Amino acid sequence: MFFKFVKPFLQNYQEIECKKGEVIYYQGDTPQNIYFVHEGIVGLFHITESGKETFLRIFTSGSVMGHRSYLAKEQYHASSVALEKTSLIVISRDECERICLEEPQLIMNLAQIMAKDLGSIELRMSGLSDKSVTKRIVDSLLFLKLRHPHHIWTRKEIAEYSGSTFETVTRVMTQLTELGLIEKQGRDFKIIDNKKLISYKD
Amino acid sequence: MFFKFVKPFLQNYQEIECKKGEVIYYQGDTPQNIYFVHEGIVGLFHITESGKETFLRIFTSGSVMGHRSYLAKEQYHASSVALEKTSLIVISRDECERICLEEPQLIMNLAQIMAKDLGSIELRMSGLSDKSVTKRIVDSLLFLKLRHPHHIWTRKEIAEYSGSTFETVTRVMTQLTELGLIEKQGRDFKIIDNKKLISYKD
DNA sequence: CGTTAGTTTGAGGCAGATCAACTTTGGTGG
DNA sequence: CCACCAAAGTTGATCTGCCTCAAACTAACG
Repeated sequence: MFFKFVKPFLQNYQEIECKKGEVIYYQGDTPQNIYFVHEGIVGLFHITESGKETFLRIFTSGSVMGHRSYLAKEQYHASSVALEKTSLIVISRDECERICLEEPQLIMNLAQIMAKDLGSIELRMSGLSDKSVTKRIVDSLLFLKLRHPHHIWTRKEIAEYSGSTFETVTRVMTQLTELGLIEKQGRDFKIIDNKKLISYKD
Repeated sequence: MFFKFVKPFLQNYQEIECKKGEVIYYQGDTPQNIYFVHEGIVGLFHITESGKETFLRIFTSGSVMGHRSYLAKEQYHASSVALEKTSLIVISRDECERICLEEPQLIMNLAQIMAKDLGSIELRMSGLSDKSVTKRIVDSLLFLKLRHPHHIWTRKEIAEYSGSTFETVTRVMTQLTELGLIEKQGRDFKIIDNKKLISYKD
Protein backbone atom coordinates (compact mmCIF):
# COMPACT_ATOMS: atom_id res chain seq x y z
CA MET A 1 0.00 0.00 0.00
CA PHE A 2 1.51 3.17 -1.31
CA PHE A 3 0.01 5.59 1.18
CA LYS A 4 1.44 3.78 4.20
CA PHE A 5 4.87 4.37 2.74
CA VAL A 6 4.25 8.06 2.12
CA LYS A 7 2.44 8.92 5.33
CA PRO A 8 5.51 9.23 7.58
CA PHE A 9 6.85 11.99 5.32
CA LEU A 10 3.67 14.03 5.18
CA GLN A 11 3.40 17.28 7.07
CA ASN A 12 -0.13 18.04 6.08
CA TYR A 13 -2.89 16.53 4.05
CA GLN A 14 -6.63 16.44 4.11
CA GLU A 15 -9.11 13.66 3.86
CA ILE A 16 -12.27 14.04 1.80
CA GLU A 17 -15.33 11.94 1.16
CA CYS A 18 -16.94 11.56 -2.25
CA LYS A 19 -20.28 10.05 -2.92
CA LYS A 20 -21.04 7.82 -5.87
CA GLY A 21 -20.95 9.73 -9.14
CA GLU A 22 -18.98 12.66 -7.78
CA VAL A 23 -16.25 14.06 -10.01
CA ILE A 24 -12.88 14.45 -8.29
CA TYR A 25 -11.23 16.33 -11.12
CA TYR A 26 -12.21 17.25 -14.66
CA GLN A 27 -10.50 16.58 -17.95
CA GLY A 28 -8.83 19.84 -18.98
CA ASP A 29 -8.25 21.12 -15.45
CA THR A 30 -4.80 22.04 -14.22
CA PRO A 31 -3.53 19.60 -11.58
CA GLN A 32 -3.47 21.04 -8.07
CA ASN A 33 -3.20 17.90 -6.01
CA ILE A 34 -2.19 14.30 -5.83
CA TYR A 35 -4.73 11.86 -4.42
CA PHE A 36 -4.64 8.57 -2.61
CA VAL A 37 -7.67 6.36 -2.58
CA HIS A 38 -8.21 5.29 1.00
CA GLU A 39 -11.42 3.37 0.49
CA GLY A 40 -13.68 2.99 -2.53
CA ILE A 41 -13.40 2.79 -6.31
CA VAL A 42 -12.62 5.60 -8.72
CA GLY A 43 -12.71 5.46 -12.53
CA LEU A 44 -10.67 7.53 -14.95
CA PHE A 45 -12.69 8.46 -18.03
CA HIS A 46 -11.79 10.27 -21.19
CA ILE A 47 -14.52 11.91 -23.18
CA THR A 48 -14.07 12.88 -26.83
CA GLU A 49 -15.40 15.90 -28.65
CA SER A 50 -18.27 13.82 -29.99
CA GLY A 51 -19.16 12.64 -26.49
CA LYS A 52 -17.84 9.09 -26.53
CA GLU A 53 -16.48 8.03 -23.17
CA THR A 54 -13.60 5.62 -22.59
CA PHE A 55 -12.93 3.99 -19.26
CA LEU A 56 -9.15 4.21 -19.02
CA ARG A 57 -8.07 3.18 -15.55
CA ILE A 58 -9.40 2.06 -12.18
CA PHE A 59 -8.14 3.49 -8.93
CA THR A 60 -8.87 1.45 -5.91
CA SER A 61 -8.01 1.28 -2.23
CA GLY A 62 -4.27 2.02 -2.10
CA SER A 63 -3.98 3.68 -5.53
CA VAL A 64 -2.44 7.04 -6.29
CA MET A 65 -4.17 9.27 -8.81
CA GLY A 66 -3.42 12.56 -10.48
CA HIS A 67 0.27 11.66 -10.60
CA ARG A 68 0.41 11.23 -14.37
CA SER A 69 -0.59 14.80 -15.17
CA TYR A 70 1.56 16.08 -12.34
CA LEU A 71 4.67 14.31 -13.61
CA ALA A 72 4.04 15.06 -17.27
CA LYS A 73 3.38 18.69 -16.35
CA GLU A 74 0.20 18.57 -18.40
CA GLN A 75 -3.47 19.31 -17.84
CA TYR A 76 -5.64 16.36 -16.88
CA HIS A 77 -6.41 14.46 -20.07
CA ALA A 78 -9.33 12.63 -18.43
CA SER A 79 -11.78 12.94 -15.54
CA SER A 80 -11.80 11.04 -12.25
CA VAL A 81 -15.19 9.91 -11.03
CA ALA A 82 -16.04 8.05 -7.82
CA LEU A 83 -17.85 4.85 -8.78
CA GLU A 84 -18.99 4.33 -5.22
CA LYS A 85 -18.68 6.12 -1.89
CA THR A 86 -14.98 6.88 -1.66
CA SER A 87 -12.61 8.44 0.83
CA LEU A 88 -9.52 10.19 -0.47
CA ILE A 89 -6.32 11.61 0.92
CA VAL A 90 -5.49 14.89 -0.80
CA ILE A 91 -1.92 16.15 -0.99
CA SER A 92 -1.05 19.49 -2.53
CA ARG A 93 1.48 19.87 -5.35
CA ASP A 94 3.87 21.72 -3.06
CA GLU A 95 3.69 19.09 -0.39
CA CYS A 96 4.21 16.47 -3.05
CA GLU A 97 7.25 18.22 -4.45
CA ARG A 98 8.74 18.51 -1.00
CA ILE A 99 8.36 14.80 -0.29
CA CYS A 100 9.73 13.81 -3.67
CA LEU A 101 12.93 15.68 -2.95
CA GLU A 102 13.16 14.28 0.55
CA GLU A 103 12.42 10.74 -0.47
CA PRO A 104 13.45 9.78 -4.02
CA GLN A 105 12.06 6.30 -3.51
CA LEU A 106 8.64 7.85 -4.01
CA ILE A 107 9.31 8.72 -7.63
CA MET A 108 10.72 5.25 -8.09
CA ASN A 109 7.39 3.82 -6.95
CA LEU A 110 5.40 6.15 -9.15
CA ALA A 111 7.63 5.27 -12.07
CA GLN A 112 6.96 1.59 -11.54
CA ILE A 113 3.21 2.14 -11.34
CA MET A 114 3.22 4.13 -14.57
CA ALA A 115 5.46 1.59 -16.28
CA LYS A 116 2.94 -1.14 -15.50
CA ASP A 117 -0.01 1.03 -16.51
CA LEU A 118 1.70 1.94 -19.76
CA GLY A 119 2.29 -1.72 -20.51
CA SER A 120 -1.26 -2.76 -19.80
CA ILE A 121 -2.89 0.03 -21.75
CA GLU A 122 -0.67 -0.78 -24.73
CA LEU A 123 -1.81 -4.37 -24.58
CA ARG A 124 -5.44 -3.29 -24.31
CA MET A 125 -4.98 -0.99 -27.27
CA SER A 126 -3.49 -3.82 -29.29
CA GLY A 127 -6.44 -6.04 -28.33
CA LEU A 128 -8.84 -3.37 -29.50
CA SER A 129 -7.90 -3.84 -33.14
CA ASP A 130 -7.24 -7.56 -32.90
CA LYS A 131 -9.89 -9.19 -30.77
CA SER A 132 -13.63 -9.52 -31.39
CA VAL A 133 -15.97 -7.47 -29.20
CA THR A 134 -17.11 -10.63 -27.52
CA LYS A 135 -13.59 -11.52 -26.49
CA ARG A 136 -12.93 -7.98 -25.26
CA ILE A 137 -16.12 -7.93 -23.23
CA VAL A 138 -15.30 -11.32 -21.69
CA ASP A 139 -11.85 -10.01 -20.75
CA SER A 140 -13.40 -6.92 -19.21
CA LEU A 141 -15.97 -8.90 -17.23
CA LEU A 142 -13.20 -11.02 -15.79
CA PHE A 143 -10.94 -8.09 -15.04
CA LEU A 144 -13.57 -5.87 -13.47
CA LYS A 145 -15.43 -8.55 -11.55
CA LEU A 146 -12.42 -10.36 -10.16
CA ARG A 147 -10.94 -7.07 -9.05
CA HIS A 148 -14.14 -5.86 -7.39
CA PRO A 149 -16.49 -8.78 -6.80
CA HIS A 150 -18.89 -6.69 -4.72
CA HIS A 151 -19.19 -3.70 -7.00
CA ILE A 152 -22.12 -3.68 -9.39
CA TRP A 153 -20.61 -2.80 -12.74
CA THR A 154 -23.10 -1.24 -15.11
CA ARG A 155 -23.32 -2.36 -18.74
CA LYS A 156 -22.20 1.12 -19.68
CA GLU A 157 -19.05 0.90 -17.58
CA ILE A 158 -18.22 -2.52 -19.00
CA ALA A 159 -18.81 -1.19 -22.51
CA GLU A 160 -16.57 1.81 -21.98
CA TYR A 161 -13.87 -0.39 -20.54
CA SER A 162 -14.01 -2.87 -23.41
CA GLY A 163 -14.43 -0.31 -26.19
CA SER A 164 -17.95 -1.31 -27.11
CA THR A 165 -21.59 -0.32 -26.51
CA PHE A 166 -23.92 -1.23 -23.66
CA GLU A 167 -26.31 -3.03 -26.04
CA THR A 168 -23.53 -5.32 -27.19
CA VAL A 169 -22.47 -5.96 -23.60
CA THR A 170 -26.05 -7.02 -22.83
CA ARG A 171 -26.12 -9.39 -25.79
CA VAL A 172 -22.80 -10.99 -24.88
CA MET A 173 -23.84 -11.39 -21.26
CA THR A 174 -27.09 -13.05 -22.29
CA GLN A 175 -25.14 -15.44 -24.46
CA LEU A 176 -22.72 -16.22 -21.60
CA THR A 177 -25.62 -16.79 -19.24
CA GLU A 178 -27.20 -19.28 -21.64
CA LEU A 179 -23.90 -21.16 -21.73
CA GLY A 180 -23.76 -21.22 -17.95
CA LEU A 181 -20.48 -19.28 -17.76
CA ILE A 182 -21.97 -16.40 -15.79
CA GLU A 183 -25.23 -15.85 -13.94
CA LYS A 184 -27.22 -12.64 -13.89
CA GLN A 185 -28.45 -11.49 -10.50
CA GLY A 186 -30.62 -8.44 -10.98
CA ARG A 187 -28.26 -5.81 -12.33
CA ASP A 188 -25.30 -7.66 -10.94
CA PHE A 189 -23.78 -10.86 -12.26
CA LYS A 190 -21.63 -13.68 -10.96
CA ILE A 191 -18.90 -15.62 -12.70
CA ILE A 192 -19.81 -19.31 -12.62
CA ASP A 193 -17.13 -20.93 -14.74
CA ASN A 194 -13.97 -18.90 -14.49
CA LYS A 195 -11.83 -21.32 -16.46
CA LYS A 196 -14.16 -21.66 -19.42
CA LEU A 197 -14.73 -17.93 -19.42
CA ILE A 198 -11.01 -17.17 -19.70
CA SER A 199 -10.59 -19.41 -22.71
CA TYR A 200 -13.92 -18.45 -24.29
CA LYS A 201 -13.87 -17.63 -27.99
CA ASP A 202 -17.18 -16.72 -29.66
CA MET B 1 18.58 15.29 -25.23
CA PHE B 2 18.47 12.69 -22.53
CA PHE B 3 21.76 10.95 -23.25
CA LYS B 4 23.84 14.12 -22.89
CA PHE B 5 22.50 14.37 -19.35
CA VAL B 6 23.33 10.78 -18.51
CA LYS B 7 26.72 10.51 -20.19
CA PRO B 8 28.77 12.21 -17.43
CA PHE B 9 27.63 9.55 -14.97
CA LEU B 10 28.41 6.56 -17.14
CA GLN B 11 31.37 4.37 -16.37
CA ASN B 12 30.93 2.05 -19.28
CA TYR B 13 28.63 1.59 -22.20
CA GLN B 14 28.83 0.26 -25.71
CA GLU B 15 27.70 1.62 -28.98
CA ILE B 16 26.08 -0.62 -31.57
CA GLU B 17 24.85 -0.20 -35.12
CA CYS B 18 21.62 -1.70 -36.40
CA LYS B 19 20.60 -1.91 -39.99
CA LYS B 20 17.08 -1.37 -41.21
CA GLY B 21 14.77 -4.16 -40.13
CA GLU B 22 17.03 -5.43 -37.37
CA VAL B 23 15.34 -6.41 -34.10
CA ILE B 24 16.90 -4.87 -31.01
CA TYR B 25 14.90 -6.89 -28.52
CA TYR B 26 12.02 -9.31 -28.75
CA GLN B 27 8.63 -9.31 -27.09
CA GLY B 28 8.81 -11.84 -24.28
CA ASP B 29 12.52 -11.42 -23.61
CA THR B 30 13.85 -10.48 -20.20
CA PRO B 31 15.32 -6.97 -20.18
CA GLN B 32 19.11 -6.92 -19.92
CA ASN B 33 19.84 -3.37 -21.02
CA ILE B 34 18.60 0.14 -21.41
CA TYR B 35 19.13 1.80 -24.79
CA PHE B 36 19.56 5.30 -26.07
CA VAL B 37 18.92 6.06 -29.70
CA HIS B 38 21.85 8.07 -30.92
CA GLU B 39 20.83 8.31 -34.54
CA GLY B 40 18.01 6.71 -36.48
CA ILE B 41 14.41 5.61 -35.93
CA VAL B 42 13.17 2.63 -33.96
CA GLY B 43 9.61 1.33 -33.73
CA LEU B 44 8.04 -0.56 -30.85
CA PHE B 45 5.63 -3.25 -32.08
CA HIS B 46 3.34 -5.59 -30.30
CA ILE B 47 2.25 -8.76 -32.02
CA THR B 48 -0.81 -10.72 -30.92
CA GLU B 49 -1.28 -14.46 -30.86
CA SER B 50 -3.15 -14.25 -34.15
CA GLY B 51 -0.30 -12.31 -35.75
CA LYS B 52 -1.74 -8.79 -35.81
CA GLU B 53 0.91 -6.14 -35.25
CA THR B 54 0.41 -2.82 -33.53
CA PHE B 55 2.86 0.04 -33.82
CA LEU B 56 2.95 1.35 -30.26
CA ARG B 57 5.73 3.91 -29.98
CA ILE B 58 8.49 5.59 -31.94
CA PHE B 59 11.99 6.02 -30.56
CA THR B 60 14.06 8.60 -32.29
CA SER B 61 17.37 10.40 -31.90
CA GLY B 62 17.56 11.21 -28.18
CA SER B 63 14.99 8.64 -26.97
CA VAL B 64 15.49 6.08 -24.26
CA MET B 65 14.05 2.63 -24.78
CA GLY B 66 13.70 -0.52 -22.75
CA HIS B 67 13.06 1.59 -19.64
CA ARG B 68 9.40 0.63 -19.31
CA SER B 69 10.05 -3.07 -18.87
CA TYR B 70 13.04 -2.33 -16.68
CA LEU B 71 11.05 -0.12 -14.32
CA ALA B 72 7.96 -2.33 -14.29
CA LYS B 73 10.21 -5.34 -13.67
CA GLU B 74 8.41 -7.17 -16.45
CA GLN B 75 9.38 -8.97 -19.63
CA TYR B 76 9.31 -6.93 -22.80
CA HIS B 77 5.69 -6.73 -23.89
CA ALA B 78 6.66 -5.68 -27.42
CA SER B 79 9.58 -5.80 -29.86
CA SER B 80 11.90 -2.99 -30.87
CA VAL B 81 12.79 -2.85 -34.54
CA ALA B 82 15.11 -0.42 -36.32
CA LEU B 83 13.12 1.29 -39.07
CA GLU B 84 16.27 2.60 -40.67
CA LYS B 85 20.03 2.40 -40.04
CA THR B 86 20.33 3.23 -36.36
CA SER B 87 23.11 3.68 -33.83
CA LEU B 88 22.42 2.87 -30.22
CA ILE B 89 24.07 3.33 -26.86
CA VAL B 90 23.65 0.23 -24.74
CA ILE B 91 23.78 0.41 -20.96
CA SER B 92 23.54 -2.68 -18.78
CA ARG B 93 20.95 -3.06 -16.03
CA ASP B 94 23.63 -2.91 -13.38
CA GLU B 95 25.13 0.25 -14.75
CA CYS B 96 21.66 1.72 -14.97
CA GLU B 97 20.86 0.84 -11.40
CA ARG B 98 24.10 2.40 -10.23
CA ILE B 99 23.38 5.69 -12.00
CA CYS B 100 19.81 5.83 -10.77
CA LEU B 101 21.01 5.68 -7.19
CA GLU B 102 23.73 8.21 -7.82
CA GLU B 103 21.51 10.60 -9.71
CA PRO B 104 17.81 10.53 -8.76
CA GLN B 105 17.05 13.16 -11.39
CA LEU B 106 17.35 10.37 -13.95
CA ILE B 107 14.27 8.57 -12.64
CA MET B 108 12.48 11.88 -12.57
CA ASN B 109 13.15 12.28 -16.28
CA LEU B 110 12.11 8.74 -17.06
CA ALA B 111 8.95 9.27 -15.03
CA GLN B 112 8.10 12.35 -17.05
CA ILE B 113 8.67 10.54 -20.34
CA MET B 114 6.43 7.69 -19.29
CA ALA B 115 3.78 10.05 -17.96
CA LYS B 116 3.61 11.71 -21.38
CA ASP B 117 3.63 8.40 -23.22
CA LEU B 118 0.88 7.07 -20.97
CA GLY B 119 -1.22 10.15 -21.71
CA SER B 120 -0.77 9.98 -25.43
CA ILE B 121 -1.44 6.26 -25.74
CA GLU B 122 -4.62 6.69 -23.69
CA LEU B 123 -5.78 9.39 -26.08
CA ARG B 124 -4.93 7.21 -29.07
CA MET B 125 -6.85 4.34 -27.51
CA SER B 126 -9.83 6.57 -26.98
CA GLY B 127 -9.65 7.71 -30.62
CA LEU B 128 -9.61 4.11 -31.74
CA SER B 129 -13.20 3.54 -30.68
CA ASP B 130 -14.39 7.05 -31.45
CA LYS B 131 -12.89 8.21 -34.73
CA SER B 132 -13.40 6.84 -38.23
CA VAL B 133 -10.48 5.02 -39.86
CA THR B 134 -10.05 7.91 -42.25
CA LYS B 135 -9.61 10.36 -39.41
CA ARG B 136 -7.19 8.06 -37.62
CA ILE B 137 -5.13 7.56 -40.75
CA VAL B 138 -5.02 11.31 -41.38
CA ASP B 139 -3.84 11.84 -37.80
CA SER B 140 -1.17 9.19 -38.25
CA LEU B 141 0.06 10.63 -41.55
CA LEU B 142 0.45 14.00 -39.90
CA PHE B 143 2.13 12.64 -36.83
CA LEU B 144 4.54 10.33 -38.58
CA LYS B 145 5.42 12.60 -41.47
CA LEU B 146 5.88 15.78 -39.47
CA ARG B 147 8.04 13.94 -37.01
CA HIS B 148 10.20 12.31 -39.67
CA PRO B 149 9.81 14.13 -42.99
CA HIS B 150 12.62 12.21 -44.65
CA HIS B 151 11.63 8.74 -43.60
CA ILE B 152 9.59 6.74 -46.06
CA TRP B 153 6.73 5.34 -44.03
CA THR B 154 5.24 2.20 -45.55
CA ARG B 155 1.47 1.76 -45.81
CA LYS B 156 1.86 -1.15 -43.42
CA GLU B 157 3.55 0.99 -40.77
CA ILE B 158 0.90 3.70 -41.12
CA ALA B 159 -1.80 1.06 -40.84
CA GLU B 160 -0.30 -0.45 -37.73
CA TYR B 161 0.06 2.96 -36.15
CA SER B 162 -3.52 3.96 -36.91
CA GLY B 163 -5.11 0.62 -36.10
CA SER B 164 -6.14 -0.23 -39.62
CA THR B 165 -5.03 -2.20 -42.70
CA PHE B 166 -2.61 -1.22 -45.46
CA GLU B 167 -5.35 -1.47 -48.11
CA THR B 168 -7.43 1.09 -46.25
CA VAL B 169 -4.40 3.34 -45.88
CA THR B 170 -3.88 3.18 -49.64
CA ARG B 171 -7.49 4.09 -50.31
CA VAL B 172 -7.44 7.03 -47.90
CA MET B 173 -4.18 8.29 -49.36
CA THR B 174 -5.57 8.10 -52.88
CA GLN B 175 -8.59 10.10 -51.74
CA LEU B 176 -6.37 12.71 -50.05
CA THR B 177 -4.22 12.96 -53.18
CA GLU B 178 -7.29 13.62 -55.33
CA LEU B 179 -8.26 16.42 -52.96
CA GLY B 180 -4.78 17.90 -53.20
CA LEU B 181 -4.07 17.55 -49.50
CA ILE B 182 -1.09 15.26 -49.99
CA GLU B 183 1.00 14.23 -52.98
CA LYS B 184 2.35 10.75 -53.64
CA GLN B 185 5.98 10.55 -54.68
CA GLY B 186 6.81 6.96 -55.52
CA ARG B 187 6.35 5.13 -52.24
CA ASP B 188 6.83 8.33 -50.33
CA PHE B 189 4.33 11.16 -49.95
CA LYS B 190 4.39 14.83 -49.13
CA ILE B 191 1.91 16.88 -47.15
CA ILE B 192 0.65 19.70 -49.36
CA ASP B 193 -2.07 21.34 -47.29
CA ASN B 194 -1.25 20.90 -43.64
CA LYS B 195 -4.08 23.04 -42.36
CA LYS B 196 -6.84 21.36 -44.36
CA LEU B 197 -5.42 17.97 -43.51
CA ILE B 198 -5.59 18.63 -39.78
CA SER B 199 -9.24 19.59 -39.92
CA TYR B 200 -10.17 16.94 -42.49
CA LYS B 201 -13.28 14.90 -41.78
CA ASP B 202 -14.32 12.24 -44.30
C1' DC C 1 17.15 -6.53 -65.51
C1' DG C 2 15.10 -9.81 -62.63
C1' DT C 3 13.18 -10.40 -58.25
C1' DT C 4 10.88 -9.20 -54.25
C1' DA C 5 8.71 -6.17 -51.28
C1' DG C 6 5.47 -2.78 -51.47
C1' DT C 7 1.22 -0.72 -53.58
C1' DT C 8 -3.20 -0.31 -55.94
C1' DT C 9 -7.93 -1.40 -56.99
C1' DG C 10 -12.16 -4.11 -57.01
C1' DA C 11 -15.73 -7.04 -55.20
C1' DG C 12 -18.10 -8.99 -51.42
C1' DG C 13 -19.41 -9.92 -46.75
C1' DC C 14 -20.21 -9.38 -41.98
C1' DA C 15 -19.40 -7.82 -37.20
C1' DG C 16 -20.97 -4.67 -34.51
C1' DA C 17 -22.95 0.05 -34.18
C1' DT C 18 -27.17 2.55 -34.21
C1' DC C 19 -31.98 3.36 -33.58
C1' DA C 20 -36.15 2.27 -31.43
C1' DA C 21 -39.55 0.35 -28.43
C1' DC C 22 -40.33 -2.10 -24.40
C1' DT C 23 -39.31 -4.21 -19.66
C1' DT C 24 -37.18 -4.53 -15.24
C1' DT C 25 -34.92 -2.95 -11.19
C1' DG C 26 -34.34 -0.84 -7.02
C1' DG C 27 -34.16 3.46 -4.52
C1' DT C 28 -37.01 7.02 -2.22
C1' DG C 29 -40.42 9.53 -0.20
C1' DG C 30 -45.24 9.69 1.12
C1' DC D 1 -44.36 -0.65 3.61
C1' DC D 2 -45.86 0.15 -0.70
C1' DA D 3 -46.29 2.80 -4.94
C1' DC D 4 -43.99 5.29 -8.05
C1' DC D 5 -40.54 6.59 -11.26
C1' DA D 6 -36.10 7.38 -13.07
C1' DA D 7 -32.29 4.78 -14.32
C1' DA D 8 -30.70 0.66 -16.15
C1' DG D 9 -31.24 -3.23 -18.99
C1' DT D 10 -33.23 -6.11 -22.86
C1' DT D 11 -34.31 -7.31 -27.49
C1' DG D 12 -35.16 -6.77 -32.39
C1' DA D 13 -34.45 -4.77 -36.90
C1' DT D 14 -31.56 -2.39 -39.92
C1' DC D 15 -27.57 -0.55 -41.99
C1' DT D 16 -22.86 0.45 -43.14
C1' DG D 17 -17.83 1.11 -42.47
C1' DC D 18 -14.18 -1.38 -42.85
C1' DC D 19 -11.92 -5.76 -43.29
C1' DT D 20 -10.80 -9.63 -46.13
C1' DC D 21 -9.59 -11.89 -50.17
C1' DA D 22 -7.86 -11.73 -54.70
C1' DA D 23 -5.34 -10.27 -58.64
C1' DA D 24 -2.58 -7.18 -61.11
C1' DC D 25 0.81 -3.52 -61.03
C1' DT D 26 5.24 -0.89 -59.87
C1' DA D 27 9.13 0.75 -57.40
C1' DA D 28 13.65 0.03 -55.91
C1' DC D 29 17.79 -2.53 -55.06
C1' DG D 30 21.52 -5.84 -55.84
